[in-house]
Amino acid sequence: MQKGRIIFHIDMNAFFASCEIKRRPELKNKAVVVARNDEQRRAIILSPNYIARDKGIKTTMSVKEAMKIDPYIVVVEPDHAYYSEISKTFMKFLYLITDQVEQGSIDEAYLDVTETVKKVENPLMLAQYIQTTLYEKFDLPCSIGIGPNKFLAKMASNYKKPLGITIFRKREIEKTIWPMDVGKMYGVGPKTKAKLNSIGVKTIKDLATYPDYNRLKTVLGNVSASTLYNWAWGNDDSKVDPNRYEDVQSISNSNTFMYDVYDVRELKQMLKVLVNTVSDRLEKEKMQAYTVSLQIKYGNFTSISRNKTVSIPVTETGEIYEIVEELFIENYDETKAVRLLGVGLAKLAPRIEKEIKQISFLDNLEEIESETQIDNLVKDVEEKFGKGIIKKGYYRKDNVRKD
DNA sequence: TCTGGGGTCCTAGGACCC
DNA sequence: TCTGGGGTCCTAGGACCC
Repeated sequence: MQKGRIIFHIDMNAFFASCEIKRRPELKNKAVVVARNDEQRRAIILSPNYIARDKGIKTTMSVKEAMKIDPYIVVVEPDHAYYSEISKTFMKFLYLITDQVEQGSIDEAYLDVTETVKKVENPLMLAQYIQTTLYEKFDLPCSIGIGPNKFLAKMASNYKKPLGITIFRKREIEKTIWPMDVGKMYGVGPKTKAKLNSIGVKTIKDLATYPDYNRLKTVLGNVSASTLYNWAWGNDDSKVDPNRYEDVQSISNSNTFMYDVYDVRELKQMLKVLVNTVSDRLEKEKMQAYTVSLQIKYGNFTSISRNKTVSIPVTETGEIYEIVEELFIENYDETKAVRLLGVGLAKLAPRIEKEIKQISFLDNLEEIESETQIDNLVKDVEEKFGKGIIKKGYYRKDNVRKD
């Protein structure tokens, strides 16, 4: 009864650069790169257009390096808010094709068009229509991969860029993906490629036909071994999930300094800025967070991350900063220069707007601001009235979780 | 490869409970 | 007092993707 699915993977080509050219058509025939243009040359290229790519300029290359290849490249500052708007617009267009759209990132989406293609002559025509419309009406070039599942569709969209349309059928994997270097496989990065190479796996076929699955499990871990092995056979059951992208799991913000920094005041100043950013995002998302994290990357590129999970979720800038500062003081090594600071929020839950007052004798205590103060109060009350009187995570001045 | 910033998911070890 | 095993949560770090 279960018939095969038809999945499209739509992948914008050089998305940021294409967005810039969309609003400045005079750049169309020039080599354009989107990069933060800081003097300290710590900036890297986020998106080169195809003219720049043809010259050998790549994503993550430093601007300085790119300038060596072509001193006349046009460097455009990134404008994420604008890209985000464009993204929303073309996602809306894709929703006209089917409501089974899973956004993968700002510039890509999976479409389950199994039902939609019944209304057209064939999937290829539908893909051509989408590609042409995005190019002609939105000025956005894209590649489209067609397959029986997300993995093969993804591999197919990657096969020909820009403006490709590629079909990877399951019965043709021996001809299509098996000859590929295993490093070309989605989910296999440099580390995993090295591990696989070390046990003699060079191509995707080598992975699919590897004689000792237990060996794969010890080398890759249970989950990765199973996922990658199945993918190598062109199998992927995962559904196109329209909500996946909306369900944000974490919020973070980090910044690399122009120069490495020793000055604690400057570091704390930066922490305040970062906390402000994540706290605004948290507010916008109408969420609260149970875990707050701090990342410190030192000048020598060693990096630590520390986090704290609280029983009462945080919402306010002040509370977040307090935890961040505590983590910072406990873990900062002042003998080392700091290259980057980052702040993150995780274990998010929807905010509960309504205040529920539970414990009357705490009502008149207006000055409660910090988690520590509350913890101390809880201790106080427990000493007086015995343990168990206050349910953990129950009470909060401005925000009460009910569980 | 003197190497950004925003994310996701997985793993291993420890604490704690039953 | 010593003992085992399973489950869950937390933490730190790693790998990957765009």
